[in-house]
Amino acid sequence: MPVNISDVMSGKKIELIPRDPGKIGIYVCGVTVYDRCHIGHLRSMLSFDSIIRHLEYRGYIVNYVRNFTDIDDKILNRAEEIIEGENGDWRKHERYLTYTENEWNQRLDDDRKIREINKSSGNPLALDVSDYFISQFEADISPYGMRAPDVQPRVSTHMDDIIDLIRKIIANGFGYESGGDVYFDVEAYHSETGNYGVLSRRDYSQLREGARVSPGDLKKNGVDFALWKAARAGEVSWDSPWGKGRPGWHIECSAMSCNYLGTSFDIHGGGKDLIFPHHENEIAQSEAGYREKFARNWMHNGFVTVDGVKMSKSLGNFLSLDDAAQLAQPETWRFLVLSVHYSSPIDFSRTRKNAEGEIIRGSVDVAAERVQYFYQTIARVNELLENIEIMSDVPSIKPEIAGRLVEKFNNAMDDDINTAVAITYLGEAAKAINELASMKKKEVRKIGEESYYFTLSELRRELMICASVLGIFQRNPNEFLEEMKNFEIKRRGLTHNEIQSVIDLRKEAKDNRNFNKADELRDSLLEKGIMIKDMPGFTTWDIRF
RNA sequence: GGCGACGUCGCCAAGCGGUAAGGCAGAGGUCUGCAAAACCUUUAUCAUCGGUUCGAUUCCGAUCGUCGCCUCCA
Repeated sequence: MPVNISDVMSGKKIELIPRDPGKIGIYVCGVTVYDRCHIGHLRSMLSFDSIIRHLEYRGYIVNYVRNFTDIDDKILNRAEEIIEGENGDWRKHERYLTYTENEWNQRLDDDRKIREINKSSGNPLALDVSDYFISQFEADISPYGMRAPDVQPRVSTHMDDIIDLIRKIIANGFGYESGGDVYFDVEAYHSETGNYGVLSRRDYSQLREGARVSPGDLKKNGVDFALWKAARAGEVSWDSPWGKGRPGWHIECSAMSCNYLGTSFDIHGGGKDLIFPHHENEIAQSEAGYREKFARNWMHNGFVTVDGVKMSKSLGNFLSLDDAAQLAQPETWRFLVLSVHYSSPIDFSRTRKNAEGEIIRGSVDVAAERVQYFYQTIARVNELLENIEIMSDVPSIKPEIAGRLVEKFNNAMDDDINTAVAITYLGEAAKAINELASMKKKEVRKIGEESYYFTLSELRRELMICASVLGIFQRNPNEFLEEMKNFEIKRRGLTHNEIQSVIDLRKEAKDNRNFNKADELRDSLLEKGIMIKDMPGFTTWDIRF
């Protein structure tokens, strides 16, 4: 069965037909490295990770390109702010109004480190800023186990490609130089192709009316955008036919994607917020310069929302990857992302009480609990199957799922990478495993041990195949569960010793048949998210989300 | 204001023309000193109103509501 994807350009779900049979070239807009990343970036990368993993699982040779925009206005601003120093006027800027104390501490700490690096690097400060945040980015995302891009091009090392593309655009009559800047002539492009605004479903004439040309503007037209910006005094710059300067935003993605994937390639991806103007402008530039259809398919991931509202810096409701690492383990984040279709928004929430005082489980806590459930299930089946010889010529006792799991999973994933549905099939398999695992010996003998163990083994085999495509449940289950316990008690401000001492006190109470006291002690831990479990002959505990 | 998306059980979330997956929470059960885990059973006609169709949650139109983009953003 072919892989179908929702193409944003056509607005339809279509069969993915690669330009070169068996190969997929995909370009995903990466990050602009002027600051630390947030969970919106993480969601985007994890979403595309699942897309790429599935394509590779389906046998495609995937060429994955994800850029770093390391030259940009925001990076230059950051460099200027660092030069101004910790007490500069920049701190009064609107965008810093919502900064918390922690955010300020981190911000100033980063600035200090960059300043230190710059003292001995001999580089322009702006490039040290981007270098620093690229390292930070790599450190922040490494725990998530994502399929690394084949190429991670940077703007600063692709100036020749960018300048070359701008020359082509001008030569073709779609760009003009103005006072050291170069602009894209949207009017010329649209009047020839009628194509401007097609991806974002915007009406060109309205866009044109809406865009004002302010006095002193070097543009012919309000909708025109910069391909090249002349350097201001002191700024890092590159030589070009139009004088010293740097690329405008958008052109780098056109030049780098086409450089690595060809001027017409299979999939272009990124966050939904990039559709306009970034991707619209990329299309215009690329097609104006290379005179060929740019990306053949467009895929965009949805936002992360917090309590239903888009995460944004101005609202002060964004979570950095540092926050993410404090809140939940990498696999929980991955699971949360996979449990929603990539194009839908993910509402991030913590467990809280509603107006009626009822407990509403937060999405992160629910995800963590499910991850725990799956690992416990895998640990359980591993234990059951240890030293068991599996017969293969026996009937399955779970025919609706064992032997069909991979097929169902594939169908869901082939249907626009529907990880949300795919994951529910993993849930069916885990449930079937637990059902079998809960059976008494007598029941097992009744249905036949050979079928019983064969079915368990099949369920585990298929579960692990699917999980590996999704990039989850690859750890040793017992090690993972131990790590999860440590992570969660730390987050709850508890230690193993504290928990053990409550358990000891409770055992004493139980031995004295003082069950009220024993229950009180148990409930005291439960309030802190620790569940005591009485096992045959001993007592243990587990995390409760 | 323009454009776009969405509105499915208390909460989250699939569904893409044939009479509503799954998870969480709730209720009942097996188990247990009581619990917990695990498993079993159980809870919806899909914002509203029209239209197309043999048949619509799925297509079209209108209304209400929510959100996003239109300035930097994954």
